[in-house]
Amino acid sequence: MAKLSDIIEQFLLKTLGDENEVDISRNELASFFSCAPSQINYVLDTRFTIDRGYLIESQRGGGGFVKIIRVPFKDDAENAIVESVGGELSFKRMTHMLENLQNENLITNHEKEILQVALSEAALEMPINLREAVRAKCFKRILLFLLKGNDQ
Amino acid sequence: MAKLSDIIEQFLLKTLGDENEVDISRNELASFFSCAPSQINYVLDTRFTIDRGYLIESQRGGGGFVKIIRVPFKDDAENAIVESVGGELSFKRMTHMLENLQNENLITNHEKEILQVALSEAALEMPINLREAVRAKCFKRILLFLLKGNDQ
DNA sequence: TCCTCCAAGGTCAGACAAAGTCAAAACTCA
DNA sequence: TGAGTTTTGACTTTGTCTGACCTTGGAGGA
Repeated sequence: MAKLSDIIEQFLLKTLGDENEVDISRNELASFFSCAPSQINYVLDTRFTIDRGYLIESQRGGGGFVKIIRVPFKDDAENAIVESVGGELSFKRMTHMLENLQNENLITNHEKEILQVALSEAALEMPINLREAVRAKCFKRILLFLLKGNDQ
Repeated sequence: MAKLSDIIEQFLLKTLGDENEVDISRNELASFFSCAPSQINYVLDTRFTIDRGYLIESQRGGGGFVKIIRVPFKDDAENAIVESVGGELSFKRMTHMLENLQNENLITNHEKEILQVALSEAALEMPINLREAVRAKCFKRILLFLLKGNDQ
């Protein structure tokens, strides 16, 4: 017997179709499948994760919604690049990587400057090992975004 | 179901058009949209905030009015704007401010997205009060840079 | 002049209407 | 049988909308 979560996943994929995003109502969906609303969250949390290429946005309150967004994948070699950042990242190394990105035309000079400011030593004012860990995390997210190829 | 607040927001934005300010009558507007007058205040309070680049002025009594003023970002209130970030900054508030910066053509859509990713909840994975403090610091640096070209 | 009334707009708490969280119970499968 | 996965439901948080009551300012009359 197929699991409900899988059925709901298939349903959502089908609903997505060729579109890159879709709006659903958590409660309606739950009632359609006669399950607890939190089951929908479970499906979203386990099947529509960032590493499978999905983002979830939502709003609570009256007229609330849940939006599933598909972020087009590019290559897998790029995961290696993201991983190469490691757990800590110095300002100098980040600058090198930003320059590389600029040479590859993945970012503009202005974007490079903004990011240098945003993740500068001064902006991340905290103990150094912590600082470099935070910088690494932020930078990985940026890389993921830039490399994931939704080139608008 | 489209939310009334969103509809009223759109209406007001359209009424503003290219102008930098517009006068409305709270009661007339409420009656036009068949809603409680306080709904107008709700829209004003949640959508036309300083974070998004608006100021509200009003006067009570006979001949009273409500004025929506769009404040050009670059004017001279730079310090006030940077200060308005405060010691902590939620993702949502940052998003509003980024949208405002984009409207003022101080950043592009791509730059906005990069910064949203860089300073997302996921990127700043740490206790929430710490996270919002870090975000505030980074964002202030960005603002300073964008507004003054000050990149120290 | 001053006072009173009326015509604005303001505030706030509460009713709803969503979605989120978390942990316990139930289930699966090696 | 035990670890991992799924399902459920009680409780929380957030966003929207309304209505009762409050405050302010101006106009006009005594």
